[in-house]
Amino acid sequence: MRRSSSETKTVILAAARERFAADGYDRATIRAIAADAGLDPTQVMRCFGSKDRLFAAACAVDLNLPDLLGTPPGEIAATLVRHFLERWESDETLQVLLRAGVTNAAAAERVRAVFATRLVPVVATLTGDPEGAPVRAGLVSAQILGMALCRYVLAFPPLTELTREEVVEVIGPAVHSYLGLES
Amino acid sequence: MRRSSSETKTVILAAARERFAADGYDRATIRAIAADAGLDPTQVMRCFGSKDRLFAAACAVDLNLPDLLGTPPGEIAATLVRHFLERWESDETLQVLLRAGVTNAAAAERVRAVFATRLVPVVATLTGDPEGAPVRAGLVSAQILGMALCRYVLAFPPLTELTREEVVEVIGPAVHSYLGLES
DNA sequence: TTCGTAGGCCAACAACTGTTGACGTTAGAG
DNA sequence: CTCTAACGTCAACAGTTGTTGGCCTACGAA
Repeated sequence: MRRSSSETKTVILAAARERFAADGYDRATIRAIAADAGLDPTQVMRCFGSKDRLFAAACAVDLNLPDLLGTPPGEIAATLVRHFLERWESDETLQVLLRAGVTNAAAAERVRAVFATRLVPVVATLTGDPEGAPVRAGLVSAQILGMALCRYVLAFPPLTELTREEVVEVIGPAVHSYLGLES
Repeated sequence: MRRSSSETKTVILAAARERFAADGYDRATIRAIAADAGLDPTQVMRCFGSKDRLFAAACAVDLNLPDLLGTPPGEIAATLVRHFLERWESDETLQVLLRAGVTNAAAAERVRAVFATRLVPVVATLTGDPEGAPVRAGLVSAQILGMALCRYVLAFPPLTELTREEVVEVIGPAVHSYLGLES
């Protein structure tokens, strides 16, 4: 069988995300990724150069935050939480970042970068409080990532059994208060 | 040099906890642990049988929750958060559990077990609501572990700069509301 | 003193890792 | 058609991993 280079890259990336998300950086081997993609480990090396660069490519992610400025203040927190949960479940990139970020320095740095360049600015404009925005964004992250950790990664039974919307209802108020919005 | 068997075990365990806490399960090699302990990898094997059993021993932990029943309801959440932060910083066992629990199935199971057998019962007696206790305990865990993740593991700058007591003040209210206590 | 048990160390194994080089094959440009 | 660049595959490398067996040595009981 024969594919174009970009097709092969796409296939490899999909397999890599799956493996990195399921096993973390160390246990996800190039051989396993290649096997999942149905080709030779050499192809993976030729397309991405090294495991580190493949991982970097698998992490290339944009939070794609929804337009929060247009939503009423009372619904911002819920919208934020809902968006995060949907993003987590629809695509493996966030799982990759969290699973690998715990043991891999590069992944941790990437999480910090996404946090600092995407979330903090949004919080700053939302609250109109640029000074307090980093801490507020940090608290929001701690709440949301903590839920992801316990619900998806550690799989605490009572949390996995909640529906997505129940999660939104239950941690939304805390996120709302961390954002410090009126009304 | 010559030591008693139990002394050697203690030395190895200390080195193992440090390595597992810093590097996670996979990157923490028996050779590195042995080197830190100042002896041969073979000794580690003879004392603990295998890496898995060494890890299990390094995870043997009790939350040692403080006596929450005696504290006034308004201070329970703060006491809980404070206790967790102190425990995290004083001893590496919790770091081991979180760092390894993300990629190691056995560690994740252990975290779930600690959660189910230690935290849930306490929450149940505190709230007098055995039915809702698992979810409440799950939410408390998500909040506290999320803070540990972002502050200690991912090292979000705005969160690492907070003092321990500031963290208590700032996430205490959310924990309090998750516990659903009166007053 | 003698002797056996047990701690300590060395060398080595088999398995697996990321990575490299070479060779065959096929599609598309000229 | 011809030629070339890129895909695909095989074999192998050097390094690291957990794990094992054997040998030396020191301590305590006899």
